[in-house]
Amino acid sequence: MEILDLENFLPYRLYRLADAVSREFAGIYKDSHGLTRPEWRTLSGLGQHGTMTATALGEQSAMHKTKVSRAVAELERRHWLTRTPDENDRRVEHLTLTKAGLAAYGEMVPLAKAFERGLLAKLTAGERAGIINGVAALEVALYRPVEKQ
Amino acid sequence: MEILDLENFLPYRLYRLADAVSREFAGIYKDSHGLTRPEWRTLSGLGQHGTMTATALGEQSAMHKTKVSRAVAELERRHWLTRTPDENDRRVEHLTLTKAGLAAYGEMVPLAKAFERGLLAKLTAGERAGIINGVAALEVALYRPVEKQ
DNA sequence: CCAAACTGGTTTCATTTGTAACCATCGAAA
DNA sequence: TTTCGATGGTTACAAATGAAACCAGTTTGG
Repeated sequence: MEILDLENFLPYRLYRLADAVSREFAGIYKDSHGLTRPEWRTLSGLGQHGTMTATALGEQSAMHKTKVSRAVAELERRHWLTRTPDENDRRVEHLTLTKAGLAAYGEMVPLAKAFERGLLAKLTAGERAGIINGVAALEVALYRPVEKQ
Repeated sequence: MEILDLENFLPYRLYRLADAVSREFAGIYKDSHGLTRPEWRTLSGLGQHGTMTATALGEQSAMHKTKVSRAVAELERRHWLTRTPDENDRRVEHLTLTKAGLAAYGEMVPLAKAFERGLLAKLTAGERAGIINGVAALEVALYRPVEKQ
């Protein structure tokens, strides 16, 4: 019987690595501010782009709309963002960070960057380049071939 | 204010990629047999190693013991594995796939391998090498530096 | 011996997630 | 216009998850 070596199976390795990295990184938004990952991504998206709709947020940060919806609701509850109705389309709301939201964002960004730097610093230049464009290539590969349903 | 480019932030990219790959791959165990990821990993671990304890399974496949426990319970319910009490330590059980479990495993392995091959086939040799040892290097990096409490 | 600390594994409970249904609004076509 | 399909966003419900408590059974140290 043919067997599969899980330890060297790419989907598994990738997931395990991403999970481990993500768990480590979560310290920055979870332990210090009690944010979930969707909340962090929402904050991050708005911090980066200024104002976005929920749909745009979902696309930018690869989250399902229910995750976005819930994350936005929680950040609003904290008064970290506000909603402004669109003038032409009453279904749409534009989301913007408040001062408090921006402050939290501004505080976390340097930590996030330091985290990434710390990680990459342990690799050789070749390994860094390898993983960075390996990831990019795989993403392209994944979305080129099997167009989903 | 300093901003973070989420799209190029390694933890995010890595997670998004792993998630996408994992979702695609799930078709092989979920859509066809209704397995969850922990159940698939359990099946895979036992298929590969023959007989293991729950603890060993958890280590091998990076799962929390509750996940293992539940996955084992479900596979047992399907009669895909059996438990044999350890002779010396009555806390321990040795898990083994039944004929039915092995059959399912044997059916999925070629599909899993084909999936991985298909993915890697879309990369150049350099990209393949890059990502493979980039992942390995990152894992080492992650577990070397910040020894968790 | 016996208590205390530890280990393998399960269960409970709260939180997070995914799916699908839903509501409102909008745009296009009849 | 009216109707019908798409779209922005929320909600309800079921399933998956994580943390911590738990129940054996085992080891260690006094």
